[in-house]
Amino acid sequence: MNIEEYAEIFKALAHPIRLKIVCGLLKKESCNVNTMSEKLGIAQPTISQHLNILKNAKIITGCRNGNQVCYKIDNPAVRHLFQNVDICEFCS
Amino acid sequence: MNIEEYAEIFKALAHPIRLKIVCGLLKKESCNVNTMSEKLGIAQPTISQHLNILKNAKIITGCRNGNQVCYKIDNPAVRHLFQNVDICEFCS
DNA sequence: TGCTTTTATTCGTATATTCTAATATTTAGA
DNA sequence: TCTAAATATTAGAATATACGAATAAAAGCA
Repeated sequence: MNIEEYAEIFKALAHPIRLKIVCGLLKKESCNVNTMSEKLGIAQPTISQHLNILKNAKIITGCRNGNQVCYKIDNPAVRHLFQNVDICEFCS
Repeated sequence: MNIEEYAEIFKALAHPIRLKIVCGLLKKESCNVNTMSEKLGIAQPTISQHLNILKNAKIITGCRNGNQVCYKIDNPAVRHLFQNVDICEFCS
């Protein structure tokens, strides 16, 4: 991990919707698109677009489960980064 | 600190130059503009612009010392965030 | 096959960011 | 006051990002 790669990660995290997705996944371990869309009250295509950004930043990975796709955090550096952050207070 | 405020912090950190500045300040405690400019090999106005972004994000503060202005990290959340990150490896 | 659900992609437009170059401001000292 | 050093600000062009609407693709099931 060099500094440019870290900057890319921060860029991916630099949006309230994406931060909510990441915080949710840090807490819940995995989630499908529709559930995120409903829980966050944000249109599904918008969620998919943000998921794609997080995927390109190598923060999350998704795996298809029949009809739906489950996403999870798949990045040790990101877990490490949030290790000492109070996620409960964080996700309001 | 709510999620929007955290997103603002990540946005400010989402640039290699600003990340280098922040990492440097985490290690050195404080630094003036010209020194940063020389050490990073980046034009002074560019450094000032990025310092301004970090200042607006309430990550750093500067205090004038005669001719020059010394900047330092002035944000507990940011220190906390980088607490477990290996800064030495980080700043290469 | 047709229909439904779930997810992904595309297209425009609006907005924001970044970079370079030029210039302004502030302070110290001769 | 004049000059130099350090820092800040501005403007404009290029690029990137965000958002909503429409649509496409993938999978399950009757």
